[in-house]
Amino acid sequence: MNIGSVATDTGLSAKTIRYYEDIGLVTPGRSANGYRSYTAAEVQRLKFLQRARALGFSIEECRQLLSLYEDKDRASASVKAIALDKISAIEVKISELEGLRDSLITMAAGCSGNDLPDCPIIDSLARGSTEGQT
Amino acid sequence: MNIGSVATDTGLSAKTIRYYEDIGLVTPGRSANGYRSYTAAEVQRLKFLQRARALGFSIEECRQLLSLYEDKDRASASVKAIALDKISAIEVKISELEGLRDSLITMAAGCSGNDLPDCPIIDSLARGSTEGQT
DNA sequence: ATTGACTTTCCAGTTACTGGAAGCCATATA
DNA sequence: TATATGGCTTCCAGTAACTGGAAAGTCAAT
Repeated sequence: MNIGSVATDTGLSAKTIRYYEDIGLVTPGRSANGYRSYTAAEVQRLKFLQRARALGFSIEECRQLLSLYEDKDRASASVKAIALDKISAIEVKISELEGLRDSLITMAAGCSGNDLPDCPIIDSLARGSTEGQT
Repeated sequence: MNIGSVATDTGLSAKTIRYYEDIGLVTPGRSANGYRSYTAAEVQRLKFLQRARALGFSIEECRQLLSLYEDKDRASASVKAIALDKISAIEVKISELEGLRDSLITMAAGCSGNDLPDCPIIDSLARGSTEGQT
């Protein structure tokens, strides 16, 4: 299977698939004309990568997951540990973003949003507070 | 004021402050010895940047905010628009992360996490589903 | 004179791709 | 047969926002 069809099948771009080859994730053979030629197993690996990336796993985490995926004797605990770590990291990130959002909402709520220059958002950025000014 | 003291004052690293100069955000003069020399206004700009960055504004958004900050006649509406856009973008990001987290939680919940090779997390990555397998 | 802290510039690396150029390959049509 | 189109190849560069490190100049104190 050529790279274009693989791209369609996996939902990855051809560029991305070549990139994954560069970093050693999936290394297909070549046809007589020099084109990359993917086996069903390689396409499967790429689909696995696409899903894991979409779930927010980093490339390095994907590399680990792939090796666990192909190791039929690994413990499920080693996979679960990676997933739980990722869940915690995502929850930290969500909290941070909620904090940012709330600060911005507080600032925006104090701002009339009219054509006057008076703006509590700028004021709090300048003064270093999220509270309304006095 | 030399770059080291400015770094301490603003909470930015010296590296970052030089980087902000490279991209034209704050361009200090130089002392006779060639060291960067920051005025109070420049330090203030850097503090403004530090806060805006910490709130998740991109460098380009910071550039806009800085120019609004220094334009005493701008309408508060133009600042508020940027803040509201940012709030929306953050909320989109939060929703995405919540979706990822929930998928991962679903997958992890089905995984016994023992030393057996059977692992629903790997299975769903391989099969492309977030549901438990049949 | 020497030590140590601070500063300078410059180059490279990070993450995970994406865009673009130049050129070969394959197929279909005129 | 010529050519047009589209897919494929490699390689180089750029993205965002820094960070790390090397080599060398400067300053203050001992």
